Amino acid sequence: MGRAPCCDKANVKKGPWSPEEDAALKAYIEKNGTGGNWIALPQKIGLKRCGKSCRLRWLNYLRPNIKHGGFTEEEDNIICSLYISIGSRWSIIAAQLPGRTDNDIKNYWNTRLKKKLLGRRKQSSFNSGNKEHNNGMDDDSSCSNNNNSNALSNSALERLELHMQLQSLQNPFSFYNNPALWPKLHPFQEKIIHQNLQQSHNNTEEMVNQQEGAKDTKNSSKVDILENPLMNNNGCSSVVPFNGSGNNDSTNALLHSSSNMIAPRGDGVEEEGSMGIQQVCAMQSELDEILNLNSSNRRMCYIPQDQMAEADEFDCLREMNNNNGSKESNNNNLIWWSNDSSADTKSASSSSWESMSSTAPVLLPEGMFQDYELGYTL
DNA sequence: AAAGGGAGCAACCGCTGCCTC
DNA sequence: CGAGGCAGCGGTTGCTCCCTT
Repeated sequence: MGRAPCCDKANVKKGPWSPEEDAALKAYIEKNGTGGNWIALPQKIGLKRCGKSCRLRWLNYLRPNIKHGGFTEEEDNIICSLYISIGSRWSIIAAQLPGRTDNDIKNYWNTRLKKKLLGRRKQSSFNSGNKEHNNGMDDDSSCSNNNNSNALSNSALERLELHMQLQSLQNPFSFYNNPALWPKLHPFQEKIIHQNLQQSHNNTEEMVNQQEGAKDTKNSSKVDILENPLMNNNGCSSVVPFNGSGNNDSTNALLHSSSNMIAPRGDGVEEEGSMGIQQVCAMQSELDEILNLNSSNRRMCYIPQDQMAEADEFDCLREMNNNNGSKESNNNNLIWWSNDSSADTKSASSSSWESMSSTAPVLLPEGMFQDYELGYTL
């Protein structure tokens, strides 16, 4: 037995909204507000519409300061990065893009960005040919090496999506949410984590209020702070591709990103379908290339401004900033570090973390992720 | 000029979780 | 504590427009 319908389906109009309906709805809400009850709203206005339809129309079209179309390169990058980081949580992504609606972003992703990624990825893999890793899982034995590469490349996004789905399924007792299960960290990492956990707790209310329709206050304080990598402590958006780690802090997420990819689940079950370092690395390179975030192979992360100074306390990060970031880090705290071709071909474990560590070995205590790597089946 | 197909977008559907009684 | 109602969310559908053949 299904639930009762929210409105009398027989007596409500469906389909596109007329200008008159728009005007009526807009005028009423601007004058009286929604009254906290969308279901009752159409009756008050005299519209033959479902309350949900009114709500959707208002939120997605009539609301002030709504932007339609004309997505900028920066917005593209943010959407892509966030999608990679947190998956299809459109409302959260939309919250980071003022004036954009979740529906708009969802449509934009489905119709443009995804194709852009796939299209360019295909082209990229075609051009790069043998640069692609071969996972040896191509069923079609008649395929050439190039086809093998393409097969891998074409599945990269799906694997990425699968990975994100798996991450989204992480339960509260999983590895990602159990600091006790995390590998021992460098003092800097621990410092950042502790600071942000503390500040996240302190700033819960403030951050929750920044979320549009801060209805889910309890839920946000319990879950979103932990899950949403965007909700860092200075309130600015921070983007960490490939983290999806459930950490509240971008730097932390970055620092853990590699271990998250390779770690077994906290419940002792090997994460079925999770990606190997090679795959993750290949995908990350691909996506960086696809997104055209910068020339050639580079990787990015956003680090909140208030942590930049602290990062500078450490020679390795200072060196990164000086050598790579200083030229181009003027863009939203973007830090770039080199990931030259030699790194790509150098070893089977050239994850982003390890790529970074090749520049800054002090951040990678020997054997830090060794156990996880060993336990991981490529 | 007309038909077919694809892209883009608006709107709908149904599920989930929170709140209230 | 449980049931019902609601808002919010993400997936899906269907309409319209435009391009190609």
